[in-house]
Amino acid sequence: MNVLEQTEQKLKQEISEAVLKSGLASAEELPEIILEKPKDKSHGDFATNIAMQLARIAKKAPRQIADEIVKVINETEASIEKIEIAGPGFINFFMKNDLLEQIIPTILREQDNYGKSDAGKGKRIQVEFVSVNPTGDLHLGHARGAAYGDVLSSLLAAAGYNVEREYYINDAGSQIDKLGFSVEARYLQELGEDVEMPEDGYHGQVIIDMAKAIVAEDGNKWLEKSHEERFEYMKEYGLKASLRNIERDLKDFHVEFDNWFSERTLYEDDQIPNAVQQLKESGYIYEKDGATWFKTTEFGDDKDRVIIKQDGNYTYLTPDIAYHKNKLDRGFDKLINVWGSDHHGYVARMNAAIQALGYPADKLEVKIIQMVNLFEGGEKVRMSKRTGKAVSLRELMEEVGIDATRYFFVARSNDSQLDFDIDLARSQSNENPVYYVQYAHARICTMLSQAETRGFDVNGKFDFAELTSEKEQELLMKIGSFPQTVADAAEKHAPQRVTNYVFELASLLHSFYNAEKVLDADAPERTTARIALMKAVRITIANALNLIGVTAPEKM
RNA sequence: GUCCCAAUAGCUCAGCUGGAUAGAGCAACAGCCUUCUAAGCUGUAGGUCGUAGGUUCGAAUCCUACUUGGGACGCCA
Repeated sequence: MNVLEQTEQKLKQEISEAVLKSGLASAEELPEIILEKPKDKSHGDFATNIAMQLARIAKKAPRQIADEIVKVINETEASIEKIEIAGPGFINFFMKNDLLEQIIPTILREQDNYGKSDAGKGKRIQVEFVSVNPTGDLHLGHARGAAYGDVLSSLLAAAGYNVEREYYINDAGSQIDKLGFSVEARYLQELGEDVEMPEDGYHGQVIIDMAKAIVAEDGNKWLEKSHEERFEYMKEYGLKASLRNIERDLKDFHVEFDNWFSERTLYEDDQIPNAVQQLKESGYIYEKDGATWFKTTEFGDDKDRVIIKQDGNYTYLTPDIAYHKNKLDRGFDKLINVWGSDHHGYVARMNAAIQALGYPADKLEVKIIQMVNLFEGGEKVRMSKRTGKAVSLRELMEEVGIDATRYFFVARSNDSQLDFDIDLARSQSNENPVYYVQYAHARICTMLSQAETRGFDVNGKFDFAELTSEKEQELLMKIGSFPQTVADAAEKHAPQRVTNYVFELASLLHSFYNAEKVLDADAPERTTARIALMKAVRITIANALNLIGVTAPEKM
């Protein structure tokens, strides 16, 4: 637990005791004490609305209640400097300054670990994301999900959860057969055969590249084989090549998985029929029109869903149910799926499956990633200029860079559509929030290296009392709240809170930088203290950027 | 028709568990480099929080209806 949290805990406790002591409410009636950090500094460091909340219980005016609480509160215990009652009945607390004193030493001690907490208590969470069909490569739509899933995982890990990142490979369905036919057609075309590309095949350039690679390796070897043999080889080749592409693109985007789960393994030991059997035993299965149905309406879905078609094949849903059963059987405390918005209609039936398998509905949480619209030169970019197809993750990385891409993707709530301005992401100016934040980090690094070359005491004991200016106090409060920000962002699955936070911290740093001089030979004591502050701010910015997978450059 | 998401300054967006005078950046206007990086800072101006009800001491925030934009509604995957 960090310094600010301890302070809050203590204060909350003293407020509760004061309420009980004044007889305003009994222990059972006592509402949860809510502390907030007022925006306006004249409202103190913390404020509580407890007096308003107690108005009905105590049947007294809020201001009078506040008065009675303030009279009996133990100011020394909670390190309170001053208390004021304001507005409709807010109690404002001004804390003793020395509480901030621990912040810098804590950060300097924890270094890379600063910001982590044990809020998640080691609970096992699995985050499944991207999971694109291995039939081509990753495009824009997948990139946002990749950034979101990866950062969410990092946040959960930092907040003390035991996190596993998983990619589900759809390598068993009919889409893989389609891939096989597509590669085969391109292969035969490469060899000059008069073959039509199937209408519903995959037309991307990657497929042609695969065909060319096969020709380069094997020449016309597969021309002579039977169609079955050739198709089988083409399918497997396409699958492996697609996966290689996807894995490479993701790795370059700094996204790595703990586990790549193959759909095929579900077929190997009857996991799908077993899952269906379990649903049947629970009474959620019936036969109609020659098909097998799953009663998802029992759990709030619009209509029941077919899981075994008239022709005896499974629908898309069936192996997915088995997959989720497999995940649940692995003992995770919680499953998170990151899906594109075009799959949201699928959420209800998956939730139904979870419950029908005997698990509580909140065991699985599906995060829907809304669409991304690309803009360049003020115009909406519909297709890639290079390929005429959807813009790929790789193109985006090459066009705007990894840092900016990742930052922009997680800077917005997953529930909101995202307008991605390529010009802005690429611009090296103050308009670009990524550069703004990175520049703050680089600025500090410059100061610190200058401090060393100019012979200032960079590791000395510093006197906290030297840090008295308003901007220094604001910086201290801000860096002190970082662990709480990380925990909140993890809890709410809201990476954008981290980008907001680090942007605000950078802003405070720039403001401080322009107002005060850090390295001042005429004031060595103050300089030592400010160097310590700068180190702490640098660590906090670097850790925040690291969480969202953005680099923290030392020079720009 | 049903379901999901969104709607806040001219533009792009924050706004935490309902809290005090709704905040940034860009664009506009006025300033700041002899000084640790001006990729920066300071100030001015800009708002019926989509509309209408409701809950509450208090609503941008919660509830209901509606409007607009986007998406989804297959024995496809």
